[in-house]
Amino acid sequence: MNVEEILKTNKKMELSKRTVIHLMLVSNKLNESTSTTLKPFDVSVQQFNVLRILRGQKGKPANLKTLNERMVTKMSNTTRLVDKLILKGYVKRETCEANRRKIEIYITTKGEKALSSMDIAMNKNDEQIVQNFTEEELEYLNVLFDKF
Amino acid sequence: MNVEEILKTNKKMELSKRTVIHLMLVSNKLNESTSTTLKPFDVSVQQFNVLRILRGQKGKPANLKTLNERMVTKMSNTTRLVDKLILKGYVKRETCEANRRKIEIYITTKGEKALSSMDIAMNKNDEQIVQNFTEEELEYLNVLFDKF
DNA sequence: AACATACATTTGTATATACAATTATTGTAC
DNA sequence: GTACAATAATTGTATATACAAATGTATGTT
Repeated sequence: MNVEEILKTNKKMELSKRTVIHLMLVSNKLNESTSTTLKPFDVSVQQFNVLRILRGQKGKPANLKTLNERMVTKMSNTTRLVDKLILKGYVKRETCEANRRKIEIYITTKGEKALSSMDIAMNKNDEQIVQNFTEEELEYLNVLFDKF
Repeated sequence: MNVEEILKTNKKMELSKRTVIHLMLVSNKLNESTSTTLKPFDVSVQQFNVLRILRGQKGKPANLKTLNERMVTKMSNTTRLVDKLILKGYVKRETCEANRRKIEIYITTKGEKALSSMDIAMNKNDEQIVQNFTEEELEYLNVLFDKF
């Protein structure tokens, strides 16, 4: 994936600009492959992330605010995202009795099962995305990512 | 930006998965700052990219197909994106007389002026995004990006 | 010339997202 | 205890995006 080739430009770019555009190209490629991987399961990347967060709760419920804070990609309307997961039977929603402003969201057994099969596909996808890297390169890449 | 801290997890992740999630977090941060930077100019990131491509044509028109191929973030409906830019007076559209299936899209003088001021803001934004990197780190980061 | 096929763009429609306004509940000051 | 502010979630609405179907134009075959 060479930036200049893709942009069909031959002029030298500022390193900062080149990096930003390069990052956009890489993240776009990532989004495409992730969506494609999840498409057979009929969930979006955000829905998948919500399911992962809920599983991480280990039985403890999560409310909408917590979900929003933990989501990899912030989005403005978690209510409707949860609605979709409820329609699929992957999560359930109850109002919190201690504080009735809050709601409690749980992953269902059906949701956990579905998530397990998504995981297998996603792990494969993750491996494929980083297939050209050595382990040392990946470690260093993660160190560099922390600088953003 | 530490992955485990953000995801509030303490268990060790596969390096491939950690990298993919880390990349999502970084690209999300990038998207946010880019949108914020362009917001005062009332253009989206895609609209900005189209304007940059058209300027790069140096007077030569671009058709929709070319635009779509060169766009950093692919999108499915370039027609309506160009519509918006026409409404703002930043580009003009004519049907190609040699091949009337094609359209020819040009950036206008008004569009070039607007783009110039966006550039200044975006350059500043780019610098800020990579402010914690040394030049060597950035060079290497770009090399690593090519492996995706 | 008539037909099928390929090409470039546009349109229709369903879904997703951003942002603001609203509702319901709780906490706090007086 | 009433009034007001703060919190949590939902709803309304405008815009954006994904995907498929439709339109208009050009090209190749017989």
